[in-house]
Amino acid sequence: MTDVNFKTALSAALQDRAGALSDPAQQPAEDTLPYDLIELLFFAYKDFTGDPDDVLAKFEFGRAHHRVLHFVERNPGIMVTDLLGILRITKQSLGRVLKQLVDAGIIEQREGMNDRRQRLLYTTDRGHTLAEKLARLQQERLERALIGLPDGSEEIVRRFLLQMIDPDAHADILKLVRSPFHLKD
Amino acid sequence: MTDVNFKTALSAALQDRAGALSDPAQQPAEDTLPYDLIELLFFAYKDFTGDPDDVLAKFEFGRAHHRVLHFVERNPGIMVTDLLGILRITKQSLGRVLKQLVDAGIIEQREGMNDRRQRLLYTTDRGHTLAEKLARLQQERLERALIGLPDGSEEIVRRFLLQMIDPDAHADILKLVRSPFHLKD
DNA sequence: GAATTATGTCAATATGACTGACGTAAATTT
DNA sequence: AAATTTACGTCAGTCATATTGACATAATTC
Repeated sequence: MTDVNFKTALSAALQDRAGALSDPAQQPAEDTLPYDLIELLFFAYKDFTGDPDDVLAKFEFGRAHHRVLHFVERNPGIMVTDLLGILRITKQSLGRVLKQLVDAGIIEQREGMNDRRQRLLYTTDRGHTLAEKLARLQQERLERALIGLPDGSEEIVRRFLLQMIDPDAHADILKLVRSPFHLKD
Repeated sequence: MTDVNFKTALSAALQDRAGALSDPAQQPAEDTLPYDLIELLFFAYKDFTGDPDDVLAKFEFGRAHHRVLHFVERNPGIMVTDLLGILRITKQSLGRVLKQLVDAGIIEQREGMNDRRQRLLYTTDRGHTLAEKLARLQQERLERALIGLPDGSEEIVRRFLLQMIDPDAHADILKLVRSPFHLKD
């Protein structure tokens, strides 16, 4: 770990500041908006991406590689252009990451049958194995997060997440995620 | 926008690939794990952080500035060390961002009353206004995401997000977020 | 034949993170 | 009073991931 240990340093600090925090003059001016969901989402997403990050670090890959691998695994034969559209990054950014994945034998490129300009992307066996491992880590965290919640909670979370996304992107994303559940708009 | 327009390019591409996708040979090997929550969370978080990013860009600030501003706004008088513990970044990373925020008159530092080594952090009036604006954007998105969901959904989402976080960080984070709702472990 | 599309590549730049070392002042412990 | 710890800052170098803009090539489509 670094020079600061989150769990100990923060809890100690908050203990120390317990007096200050209960002093109204030290409180935030107003709590009109519930801030807690913002912060919970921040910390939840950090841990959610943290699991794969640890595995990827062993391969000297980063989060950018994970995103590419994930969407290629999920959309075998996807074109480079489509991947750019999904990830909304530039060709240059994708190019570097993709080259490293191809060089490492994680992703392979095949010429399009109908259109020979295309470099259709597929995971190799190794890539498939890695992608599954990473997805499983994240899915297990999601499953743990749903434990103890009432029946129907998974569906509520699913609809909540969809509605967090800009509405005009819903149609595209619903096609992309191909949810096995009924996610009507 | 860049050279690729997400909404048009992706939908067109998926249209083109409709045939390929309905061909079983082109499908991912197996869909044992539901991947959809993983992807929905990815896209949801991107849009969630996108709103503040747009505002911050006008100030030539980035997401790192937002995180610092947010937690200072929420914890007036916080010490640098505590902020490092929350954000889990190094002093160097925080130092640069914090200096820019102080120079821009968004955050001010005051010497600790009891401990003169401390540089306690507060938002200025400008900083407070900016922090509220950014929080409001995110809160409005959260509220839109909860529209139409059954009663109790907000509480389910809250518990879901908490349970997404590593359990051994729950205690610290619960103190930090100070949820107005009952978030028992 | 011209225009468009799919892809790749070059050069330059920015942000946000890192490690590791060192320094200073203030507070705390012995 | 001296030693240690804490809070904070800073220097120097590095890395990963992204950006913009221009240009090149081959293949397809109009």
